[in-house]
Order: sequence, then structure tokens, then C-alpha cells
Amino acid sequence: MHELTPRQAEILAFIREHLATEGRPPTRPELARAFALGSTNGVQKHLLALAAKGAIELIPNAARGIRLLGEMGLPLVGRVAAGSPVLAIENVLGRYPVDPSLFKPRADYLLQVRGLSMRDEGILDGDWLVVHRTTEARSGQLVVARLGNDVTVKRLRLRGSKAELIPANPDFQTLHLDLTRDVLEIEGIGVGVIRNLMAAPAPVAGRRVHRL
Amino acid sequence: MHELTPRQAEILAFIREHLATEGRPPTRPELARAFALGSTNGVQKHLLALAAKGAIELIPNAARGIRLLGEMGLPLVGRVAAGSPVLAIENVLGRYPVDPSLFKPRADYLLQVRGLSMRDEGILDGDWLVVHRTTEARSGQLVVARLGNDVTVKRLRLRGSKAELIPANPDFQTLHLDLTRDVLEIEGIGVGVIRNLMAAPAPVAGRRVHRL
DNA sequence: TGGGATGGTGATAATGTTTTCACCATGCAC
DNA sequence: GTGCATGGTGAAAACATTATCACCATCCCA
Repeated sequence: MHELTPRQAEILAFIREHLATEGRPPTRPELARAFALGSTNGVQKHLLALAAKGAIELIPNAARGIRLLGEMGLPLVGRVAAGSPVLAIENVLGRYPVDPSLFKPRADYLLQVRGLSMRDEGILDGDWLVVHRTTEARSGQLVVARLGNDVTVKRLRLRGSKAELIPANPDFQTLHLDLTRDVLEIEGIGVGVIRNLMAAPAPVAGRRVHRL
Repeated sequence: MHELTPRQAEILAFIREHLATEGRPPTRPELARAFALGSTNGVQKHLLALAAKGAIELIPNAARGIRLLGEMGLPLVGRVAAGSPVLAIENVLGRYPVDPSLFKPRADYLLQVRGLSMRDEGILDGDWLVVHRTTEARSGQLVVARLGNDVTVKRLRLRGSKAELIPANPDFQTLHLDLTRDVLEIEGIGVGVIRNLMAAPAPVAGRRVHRL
């Protein structure tokens, strides 16, 4: 998908919002009113641009025939391949219908936790860590950090130029970093945990998500 | 809400389905086609009946102006008042946008866990247990059980006529029941866990959910 | 300096959709 | 047996909505 212009992003956000609050997509006149446009044709062109970029689908001759694409839940990231971005396609196991607004700050993806290094905080092997994507974290937060080629989940403590990545399990060791020397790459902060006690559900979309 | 007739329930289900698959409510002609009706007026009367019963809201003069009511996520049940049904209004803290189909079997409500009796299974104080409502449970399942006036979350073990409710924390004691004497009321089985690591989100609907 | 992408106004035809008219049939309670 | 809720047909008016026409302005890049 090409990048959206700021205006297009605004309009896409309004459609999302309208859908959530009203339960149906907006019409072109409704969009025109919302953006103080005098003509529905201005709206129409934005919608065509959004459709061309794959952000929405326009159903011909259907009232409110606007369908959001790529809104199929959050990606579940499995084992992160060495050196690849967390959200790289080869790491994504599927997409699951988790409402991003259920968590604060907003959830961006799910990370399947491996190992028991955070056991004493109730995060077990196989749990889904709900992650907010950010490069900044505060002391005390649960972080998804990149250490070389590995991605790890630990609690962060910052003390001046020193950083600690602290597990919640006495069998694991705290990692000490000197920020004047070492690079600490934050991938996101943990904002929630989801565990399936029974069988894992089927994803709403498989490994590859095609746009039409 | 009055009870729906079978026909009305069918139509409501179709609206739900259409909304999920198409991303917008159906029109009256679309409904007429789906139910092989020759006239949109037949549909209109059903919609008016559904609206009168509080199942939907009809927005006048708006294309696809059908809005589902009472579809606002799962109820979060807090401390269960003595003797009251789990889902009694006084126990419901709010409603949260959790997709029931994310868990198997289907999630029916969320129960705010109190205490640390299941700590070693990674279920902590304040966690939301995702519950499937059922009165039947198998040995080994995590159950929401009613013991007298109290509701408790434990792992169930059945051995012939004996039942055990087993905590996951050595500080708590296993409860032994003789099913020939004692009554074990199952309220549901735990199918998942959700934890908010940051502040708890605002509910999509407050303690009281008004219809219009 | 010219052409394409973006972001508009204004108007109108064609089509989709809601709403209401009149009328009919069945089952069920009082 | 009459009245009422339910579940229909058929038609038509009024309104909502989509789609497309011609035209304009700005910005950026080759």
C-alpha cells in the first residue's frame, strides 16, 4: 500500500470513527459535511484515491458502499527471525480480532511469548503479549527489546546512563547495559496479556493477507 | 426486551451476519431478497417490530439506517453479590469490546479475578478471566463454581463421585467435595485470560446500559 | 515550464433506498 | 366471532446516494 497523504489519513480515520459510533459507513454527503467541503465530488476523489491505495474498497452503486480493508485484527508475531523487523511478514502467524482500544496505549500487535522468563508476573510460555509499538519506554515498564538479533520481553529499569532488563523468574539473569556504550533498541511496550486456556483460535486471516 | 419470534430472530441474525461480512447493514431490498420476499414492506414491518422490541434502532431516512443494539461487547463481572446470579446487573462493572469468537468455546462474559489462588497458573489479582457459560465441566478444566453464596475460580478434578477444586498456589487449600452429598454448581469454564498491564480501559458502556 | 498528483467547486442524471399507501391471510386469546 | 399480533403482496412517491461531467488552483518534480 502506498503511503496515505495527511488529508487521506484524516478521511480514513473519520470513516473508521463513523463506523464505530454509527454502525455503518458514511455517505459522501456526510463526509463532505464533516470536512466542510461544498461538493461531494471532492470526497469522491479522496475515496477513489484511498481505494487505489488499497485502504478501502468501494462497492459500486451501493449506498454507503465503503469497506475498510486491512482492518482484520492485530497480527500475531511468532518467533522473530534473526535481524528481521518484528512485523516482517515471515514472523506473522496470523491476524486475530483483538480491539486495539481495549488497551492503553493503543495495541499494535501481539507477540507470542516464548519461555518462562516473566513467569512470576503471570506471563507464561505461549501467552500473547499485547504490544504498543514505540521506541521510547520509561523505567518500570515491560518492554519488547531487541538485543542484537534477538527480541526479548523484560521489565526495564533506567538509572542514569545504566539500564537493566529484569526477568521475573529467579532462574534467569538480569541484563545490565551501559547506555553510553551499548545500544538498547526498544520495539514496543507491553500493555496487556491474552491467554487462550483451550485450543488456540483460528486466525481471521492466515499468514498472507491479500488485498482482494 | 420482549422475546423475538423465530422469524424476527432469523432476520436479526441475518443483519448481524451481513454487518460482519459486508461491513455495512443491509437495505430493505437486500433483506427481501435474502428471505425471498416479494415486497420490501414485509421487511419493513419486521424491522419495525425489531425496533419496537429494542433489538435494533432504525435511523429515519438514512440508507442502511439499521443499528444493532445490545451488541457492545462482553460484560465484565466484578465481585459477585451473595446469592445473586453472576450476570445480575449489580455485578456488572461495564462492557468491553472483546470478540467472543477469539476464544473456544465462545466467550460469554469476563470475570474479574480476586486474590492469588491461581497465581501459579499465571492468573493474578485483577485479571479478567474469560468465561464460557455452561453448567457442565470436565475434569481438568478451569471452572467458575458457586459454593454456597460465593463464586470461586479453581481447577476441577473429578474422580468418580468425588470432586476436587484445586487452587494453583500452595498457600490455598484444595476443596474436597462428595457429589453424593454436596452440590457443585458450575457457572462456566475459563477459556482465556486478559490482563491490562497499564491502566484499565474505559468500558464501551457503563454499569447501566440503556437502550436509547 | 510543463505535466501529474492532490484537493477542490458546482451541477446533474441515474440509481438506490426508505416510507407509506391499500389490501390479504393466519393463528390465538377473550 | 371479533380483535390483535404476525407475516405477507404490490405499488408508488419522496428522498438519499452514487457517479460523472466540466472546470479551477496548488504543489512538486523532471
